[in-house]
Amino acid sequence: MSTIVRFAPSPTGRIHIGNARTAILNWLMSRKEHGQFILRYDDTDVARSTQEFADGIATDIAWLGIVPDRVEWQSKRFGRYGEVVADMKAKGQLYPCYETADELERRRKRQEARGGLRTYDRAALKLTADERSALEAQGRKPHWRFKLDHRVIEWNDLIRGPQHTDLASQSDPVLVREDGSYLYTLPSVIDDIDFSITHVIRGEDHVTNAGVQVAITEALGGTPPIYAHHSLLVGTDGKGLSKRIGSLSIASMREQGLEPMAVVSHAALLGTSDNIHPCADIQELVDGFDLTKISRAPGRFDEKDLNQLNAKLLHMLPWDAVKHRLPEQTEAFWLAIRGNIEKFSETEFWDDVIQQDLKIDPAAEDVEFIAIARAALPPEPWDGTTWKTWTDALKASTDRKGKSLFMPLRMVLTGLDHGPELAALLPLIGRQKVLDRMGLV
RNA sequence: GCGCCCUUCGUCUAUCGGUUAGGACGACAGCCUUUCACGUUGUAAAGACGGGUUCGACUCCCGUAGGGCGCACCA
Repeated sequence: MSTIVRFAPSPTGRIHIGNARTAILNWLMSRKEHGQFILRYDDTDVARSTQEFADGIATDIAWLGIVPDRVEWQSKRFGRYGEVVADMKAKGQLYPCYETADELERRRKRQEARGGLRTYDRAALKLTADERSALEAQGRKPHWRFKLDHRVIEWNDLIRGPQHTDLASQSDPVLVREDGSYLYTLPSVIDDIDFSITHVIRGEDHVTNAGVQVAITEALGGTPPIYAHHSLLVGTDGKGLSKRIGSLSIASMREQGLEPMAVVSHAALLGTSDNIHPCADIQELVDGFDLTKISRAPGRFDEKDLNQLNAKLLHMLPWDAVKHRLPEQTEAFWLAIRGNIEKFSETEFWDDVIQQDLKIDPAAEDVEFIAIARAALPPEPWDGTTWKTWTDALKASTDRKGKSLFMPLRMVLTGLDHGPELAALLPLIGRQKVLDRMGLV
């Protein structure tokens, strides 16, 4: 049986680095096992789900290089869920409850105050047929709960090892709302069965759900998938990531000009026993992918680390990997400036430095020196040795050396006191521009 | 409150009872570059705390502290 995984966001917001990590882990798993990756929109909450968010999520994961083999929408499968619900009702697996959300809330508060369990007390199970029709006569509509067998569910989690949850400690999950709409749990289980999902890789906020989902899966005659629950990411303050989205969203990372492979590398390697390093090619991550390398402890996500990884990735990218993004440029340009950039967009800055019509007046004490240097400029053609030829000559003909020799040249040639090696920059600027920048003698 | 999980250099981690506790990122320093950066070489840097078990605990057990997650008619 081939591996089929799914990434199941609900389109009620954009994804951030934490969600993206889940998506990436699933993606790597599917590529490693030559299986399928299904993007499933969990949009059962029609009120909060929007097409815009769904499109945004598609854009985000596409930017990360994830290409779903299949896309599904739960909102298009309500008919199927209705069939299953009817069947479950017929089998007595579901029972109607008439408490309002407020009543349940108050009940929980009371239970909490007493320090006891907060689970649903199954009061509705004791309702007689007469009591039920009396409630319905008042206009009350039931919501439906799944009656949990009070047994212990055990499974082997690929990341956390042997797990068990005692269903007796859980409330019977509400599967169908009062208005007839479905809660996440049931559609998720039905889809996992219908789409033959083999592995469910998701955040550890779902571990308790797994026990209930196994129970429902079995009630529906299905085989539960293999689960792998990874720890969640926390911020530099050690607090959960979920609260603040902002700069942690994938959209903002794209806007900041980060390389998608830097984000993917960081998300895939953070919290694993592999060293965090930039991978230019997804295949390297696919080959090294192994769920057992993932730590159970929460991983700290630091934007600073991501930015550094981004710079490191850029520094190692060969010309072939970027030339399509720099159609007007040459390999010499890329090799000269790549070590000086942290974001790809900075290539424009260095291109300006090379191309601009610049005229920087040298400092008073350097005027004479610049004039001498201009006159000593070697003839073209220029190459990587021209800078040395030129400055060697100047060293011999003037009393300047070291910083006092090259800094006036750098300043007048680039207008900056820092930047790529002049040996590499000089041929890119070209003799005519160099003469122009050094002024007319 | 109850339940599950976690805790080794600043960060991500290796170690599966006996190690000079290893690596990577970062930091710092040297070299290179007649600058910065890149690159390169090197240095500093860790077992949360308290009890056990054991000839011997980072490693096993218990407790404490700290952190994450869960306990919805959210997903």
